[in-house]
Amino acid sequence: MTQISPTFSPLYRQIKGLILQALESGEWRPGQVIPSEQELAVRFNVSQGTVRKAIDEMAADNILVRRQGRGTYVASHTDPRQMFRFLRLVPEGGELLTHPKSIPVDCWRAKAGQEAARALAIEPGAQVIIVRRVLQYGRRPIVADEIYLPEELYQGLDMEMLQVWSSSLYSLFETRFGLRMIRAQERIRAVAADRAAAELLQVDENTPLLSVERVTYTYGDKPVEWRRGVYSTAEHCYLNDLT
Amino acid sequence: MTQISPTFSPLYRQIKGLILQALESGEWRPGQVIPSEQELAVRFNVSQGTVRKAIDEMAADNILVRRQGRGTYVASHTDPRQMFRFLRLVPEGGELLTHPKSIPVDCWRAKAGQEAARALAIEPGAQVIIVRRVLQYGRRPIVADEIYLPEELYQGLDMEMLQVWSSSLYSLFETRFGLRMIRAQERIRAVAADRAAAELLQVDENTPLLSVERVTYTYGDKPVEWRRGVYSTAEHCYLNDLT
DNA sequence: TAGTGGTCTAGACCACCGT
DNA sequence: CGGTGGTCTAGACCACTAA
Repeated sequence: MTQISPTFSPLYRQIKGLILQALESGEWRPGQVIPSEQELAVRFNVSQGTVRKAIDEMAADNILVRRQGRGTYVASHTDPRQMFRFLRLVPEGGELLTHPKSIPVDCWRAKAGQEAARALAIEPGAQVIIVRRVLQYGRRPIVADEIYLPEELYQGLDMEMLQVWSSSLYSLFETRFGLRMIRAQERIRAVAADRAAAELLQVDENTPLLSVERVTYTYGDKPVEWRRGVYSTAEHCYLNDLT
Repeated sequence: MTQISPTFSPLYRQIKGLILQALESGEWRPGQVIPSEQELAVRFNVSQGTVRKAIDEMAADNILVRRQGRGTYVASHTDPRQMFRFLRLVPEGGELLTHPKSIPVDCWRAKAGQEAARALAIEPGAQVIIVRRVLQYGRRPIVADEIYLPEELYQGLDMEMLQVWSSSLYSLFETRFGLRMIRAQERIRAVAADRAAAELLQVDENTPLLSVERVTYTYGDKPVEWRRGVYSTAEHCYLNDLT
């Protein structure tokens, strides 16, 4: 009489799925409050405790943010604390003091090559937008990036938009294209600066640099951004907490 | 009549503290079962739910491991799944297939320099043990490390012990010196291979390498290991998940 | 003061494990 | 089968926020 359950999923996970669906559908937008636990409990016909457990997990996933006494909010890259959530590069010795600044260098359309297509899970030859930019800490260029975006999801993105937008790229993507970056994966290697990188970062050719490749995912583990860049680590370092 | 609480700490956190104390005191050793939630609830005179929440946090911290139907265990670096928990270097393209192998090269005692003393929060000039070793993936040397350990905590560590111990260093430290590594922090830069590194890793001098500096902490955020090493990233990369 | 999330409890039942 | 952790519920009270 016991239940055979190869696909057993507890109630709170199903609730989590329903809340995720509502988020994907845009029912509640980044930065906004979602309904109270009590309201959601009524809506989904479960107890408040079950909703709570679903929300707990989503808060741990950085998808929702709890604020005691106020409510539960949809996480947003517009929030200054989330703005550089994925950036691990910090000035030598200390934590991050002042926010780096993104300087767009170039922006064009092209067909996706093998690598970009694989990283973004799109057809080779599909249209992509490529953004080249530099990240400055203070007045020093520290990061030189090339960012590959599936054109389909970023229609209308151009140099002007990049120049006008003074804060982080992800807050632009979220605001203009409704894209929520949930998680990312980076692959890091050491490389020698080629001429182009040396010029952008104002270092000598062949200076050792960090090569950082990042794939960023939205809901449902869908990749929506691929970037490859080089980091100058003369006065900065990549800081990683292992837990 | 309401409580003024500048130091308010919920019950379950106090319970967490008590369980941590018991762990530090060695009441339950790595790999062993701790008492059931019900037993702990009786012992600490709280409800099972409160104990559960304390254990939930400690499981999230990788200090305890829950096993349904069996009990809750003290996490151990002897467990194959935890053995290389802090190692982020993986073969190009894929995840980790076969475990790397640690080859000790040298081991000696010295006085802590400025850097080591600061990293380990000990007095400059205090006695430290320095271990030099190489990590091999298959037959290739990929990592060359220098590991600094406060002598006080690792009394009796020598080359023979390092050579006899075939598995990971942390499982040795745990088993022989009762040291549980809880978390670590790494600082990563790009450097050019010097002659010594080039020789150990069998690469050309000036090859770009990852420079990785790690401080490892035990209970109470006490640093108990400092290591600095270089990683060859020709066929491997440092893989980091951002969440 | 009303409403939100945060804590704590008690009890019922389920899924999993070893014997 | 008995014991463990895992889920779900219901209700009481606390801490925080905003109006």
